[in-house]
Amino acid sequence: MSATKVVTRFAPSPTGFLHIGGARTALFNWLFARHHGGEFHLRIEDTDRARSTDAAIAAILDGMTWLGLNWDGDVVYQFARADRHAQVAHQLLAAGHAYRCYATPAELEALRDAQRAAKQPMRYDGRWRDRTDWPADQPFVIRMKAPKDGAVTIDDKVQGPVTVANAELDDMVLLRSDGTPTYMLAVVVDDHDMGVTHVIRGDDHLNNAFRQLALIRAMDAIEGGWPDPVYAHIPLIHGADGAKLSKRHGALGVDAYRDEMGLLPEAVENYLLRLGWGHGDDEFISRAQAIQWFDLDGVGRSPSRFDIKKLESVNGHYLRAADDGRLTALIAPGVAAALGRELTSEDRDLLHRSMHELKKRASNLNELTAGSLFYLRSRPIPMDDAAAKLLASAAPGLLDRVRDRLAAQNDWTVPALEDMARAMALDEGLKLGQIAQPLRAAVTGAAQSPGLFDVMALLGRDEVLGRIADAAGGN
RNA sequence: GGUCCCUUCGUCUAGCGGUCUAGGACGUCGCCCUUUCACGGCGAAAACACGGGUUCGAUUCCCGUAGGGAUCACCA
Repeated sequence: MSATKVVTRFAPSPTGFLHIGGARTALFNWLFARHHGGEFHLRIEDTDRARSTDAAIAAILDGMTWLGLNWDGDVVYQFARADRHAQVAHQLLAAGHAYRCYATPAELEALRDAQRAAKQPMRYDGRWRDRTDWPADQPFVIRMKAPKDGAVTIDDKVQGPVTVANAELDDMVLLRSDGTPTYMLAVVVDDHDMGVTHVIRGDDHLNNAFRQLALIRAMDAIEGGWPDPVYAHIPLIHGADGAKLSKRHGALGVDAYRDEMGLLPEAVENYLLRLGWGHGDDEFISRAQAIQWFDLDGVGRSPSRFDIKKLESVNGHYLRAADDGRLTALIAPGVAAALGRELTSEDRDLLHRSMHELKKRASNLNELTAGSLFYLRSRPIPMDDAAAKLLASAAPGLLDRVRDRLAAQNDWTVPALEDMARAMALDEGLKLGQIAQPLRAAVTGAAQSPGLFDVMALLGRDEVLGRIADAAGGN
């Protein structure tokens, strides 16, 4: 085997956002190329002019960038290569590997109806395959003259050897009657011209591979230099119910994972990597490790289901591991929006310093944002129902006595504050919780929060005393 | 319907003939830690779809059955 450079590609059609399945296909291609020190290209398959949109292209590029799946060279736009595709179609025609077909769409539909009624496989019957009595001035398509006998075996790197009889394949359209190329032609020509050595794509393309291979071999027979690519068809991702992934369960654009669900790109990447691929018992795999370990033989053959719970869990792991400054920057806009004001540098500083404790209590950026608000709210801070109950059931005058002690507190550090609370509990014959919980309610406005003394230390004496006074007064 | 593919705990998976009383993770449940909630720690329940072979021996190999999926356009 010659040491040719590995070239992979991700080739989405811009008819929608970059969904989770596409992102995984892109990731596998990227990883495979990086693992082998090869190239990874991005090609936009926009030959369907009616359904392709610029917004979709932007969303795909944006999603790829967010996930850090950088591509080599320029993005290839398939539509711009239509002339080249047509050129190949005519080469095939001239060499006798393709032919003109004058069958009309209505005619073909009638054929299919008849086949359906007779419970026959619905295939083009090759009615123009050997005719040369071409009508003048009539539109025609160029069809592949595919081999009728024998069988083709693809040694798929994921699925293993797969064989299909040529009799099962009909003569596909290469060039439409308007002269534009079909997908089958375009992929094959583009993959060849881009030097793609490994075609890693969704399982749904496995059947196509046989037709595409016939085309490749025909071109190789004509001019040489068209080697069979290595194929690897990866199983699709299904929804939690086992059915095809729909918008209901996860077939969202990656932008939704970022913007609406508040996920981190490395978490999405790790989750996707482990969906259909494994490396022993390893769960959390860094990008560097993934590049080192990833290979096609680790890819499973069965479809996997999308599990949002596990994704959230993985995200929580990466959230806890993430740098506090980075998380602060990520949630700052959301925090400002929720607060209805710009954040001062003091706000950001407080947010940053609270992050260490905050991130242990969130599994996504939305929760992180929501959990951080109480630090920055202006007095009097809102009180939720559980907090109000805690205050109502506190010992009479407790808050005032806490305030007196805190006002006299010289050492405003976490251990000192805790010692103060413990001493007070001892003096009052109360459990620590009987003091801490009402105090938590007063200081945070909630029954749950990061460690109370951490919060108090961060908030500072004036703010804490003020909040306690607010709560005591309103009680 | 034809063709092709798939089948280990609810889910993602480890396992590539004996190491399996089938391992890990998420989820679930219990306990611990503890000022709350988390985090963390410990533990529990939970799977080789079914039936035949091959073999001294099958979760691992082969064949059926069942179930699931993909695909059959002048869409990609």
